[in-house]
Amino acid sequence: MEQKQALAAAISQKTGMNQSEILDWIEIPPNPDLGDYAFPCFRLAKALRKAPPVIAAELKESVALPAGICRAEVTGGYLNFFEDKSSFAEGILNKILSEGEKYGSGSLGGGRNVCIDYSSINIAKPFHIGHLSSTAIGNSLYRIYGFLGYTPVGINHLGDWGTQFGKMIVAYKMWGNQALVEKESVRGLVKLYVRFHDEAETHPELNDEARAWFRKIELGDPEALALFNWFKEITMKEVFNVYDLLGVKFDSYAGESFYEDKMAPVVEKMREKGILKEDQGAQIVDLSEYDMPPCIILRSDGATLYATRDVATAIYRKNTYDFAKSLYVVAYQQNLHFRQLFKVLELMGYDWVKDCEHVNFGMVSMEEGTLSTRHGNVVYLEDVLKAAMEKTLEIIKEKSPDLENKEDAAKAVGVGAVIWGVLYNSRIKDITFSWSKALNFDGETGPYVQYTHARCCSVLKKAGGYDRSLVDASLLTDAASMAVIKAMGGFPEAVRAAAEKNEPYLVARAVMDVASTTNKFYYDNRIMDDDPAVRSARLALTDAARTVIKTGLYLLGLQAPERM
RNA sequence: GCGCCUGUAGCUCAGCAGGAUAGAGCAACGGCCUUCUAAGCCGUAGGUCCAGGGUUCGAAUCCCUGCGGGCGUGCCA
Repeated sequence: MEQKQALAAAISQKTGMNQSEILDWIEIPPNPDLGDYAFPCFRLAKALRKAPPVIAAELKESVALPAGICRAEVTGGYLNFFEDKSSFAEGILNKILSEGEKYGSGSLGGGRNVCIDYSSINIAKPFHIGHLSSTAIGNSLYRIYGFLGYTPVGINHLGDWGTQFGKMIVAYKMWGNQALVEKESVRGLVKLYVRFHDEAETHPELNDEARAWFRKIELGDPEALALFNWFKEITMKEVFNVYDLLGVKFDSYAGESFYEDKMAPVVEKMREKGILKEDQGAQIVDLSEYDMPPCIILRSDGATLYATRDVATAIYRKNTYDFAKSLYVVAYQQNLHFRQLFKVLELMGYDWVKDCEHVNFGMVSMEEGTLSTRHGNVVYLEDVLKAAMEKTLEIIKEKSPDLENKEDAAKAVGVGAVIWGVLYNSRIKDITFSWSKALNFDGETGPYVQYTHARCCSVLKKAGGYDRSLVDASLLTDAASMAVIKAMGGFPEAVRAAAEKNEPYLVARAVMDVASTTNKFYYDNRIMDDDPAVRSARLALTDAARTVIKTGLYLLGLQAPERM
């Protein structure tokens, strides 16, 4: 990075062009044989009235090479610069070995809060694979922001309010019983929910009963409240098992019910601002001049809606956490909703709405079609994680029969495979869930990266340490070693970009780059070389790779077992 | 209908603030374990970058049009 700056300065001096513009032009050649940095001369051709190769040749003669750049070469219209390999390798290696697992971290955040709304499960509904994206992306962002010096606030905005709880009570009272629900837990509740919808098809009066029961919850009727809280308890207990498996934590579980008494003042404020108006009996904020349908704040029967609650939630979060950023990790299905929400906040005069962002992601479906609780077309996340762990355990038994605590490793790797699957691609891509893909551990997968880490650990352990003062980076200038060094050198920038774009996959790709180059290095070079100097240098590189991979896995929410 | 997103190898995807022969993985085929974990490494094969225009010295990348797919489109969340 600094070298790029220095190069830009040197070129700018000779061409008289703006230095930051030159910096923009400098690129990394597609092939390391061509050089480490390239300056394309095409754009200068018009102004200088010369052919690009001629310009490149002239620059080659006149530009003073900054420290660390050992030579320049003309290839076509490009002037390519070559880095001094050993000083480059030494720089990266020293930085990683001295910073350890802090390598790539920063103080960008200055301790400021970042609210991250993710996972946000519904009570009495299955915790299924459709919730994995939000959970995994949010958790990763939580760690990435923390790593960059922010104080992340993880919020699980529980779906714990609404007429569906009236339906649950009706269904429970008609067809359920305590023993059954305790035995079958959420799945038992879901069965009741599905049955309710089936029966309501032919007996619509059930819906009236459901509304009446929900009304009782609102009014604090003891029986209704007791059942409601019980459903919530059962769900949370089961959901915590999954969060434990995933290694996911939250700082707040303030959900829909929490905001029930916080909406009235917000509606009042909208009225004061004069942005609320009646339309077809409902209270709306007209957004037609922003090319959006109106945002409905109060239904014609006076009830609040999703949007009402989200406005109140956003304001509450600002007042409570004074966030520097407030992220909503929610599927792109709700794009319009968030555009409306942010616009309403803006119209209310909250300038901090600029710090709110909808971190959207693609839909999860199954090969058979859309996920649907009501039609029983669901795959429970817990089942996927368990299957992954079981398969992993089988592989470990086969490949590492001596390994102690096989279950721990199986958990780390099995769960890691599932999480990796949703974090390796950009958020916006839709995902069609398939068991064979979820349970594939070959190639660009979490287990591959974890495996690389375990191999590094294993070699370092066998070596029993190395003397850092003996490390001579000039022994690491072969192509395979340099590829690892370069990959590791790019890691910090990838972390920053991931935060800036709220895209964990950028970290995943960077870690994969380190892992795959490390595997190649491992194959090409015998680390435990007879020559002590060579051995130390390679052990240092292995140590650095191990460190960066571990950090990368952590930032994605994966464990880095030392053996597997 | 309108709006947003998306279309790159058989499949899943990188690459898209324009640049040098379009990259990975999976699947297929062929090699490599008496050397540090073969969940690995190497090789072969596989592409009109949806189509057509335009801008540019240069377009997978930017603009326009069309086509395919997804999502959304006022009282669910």
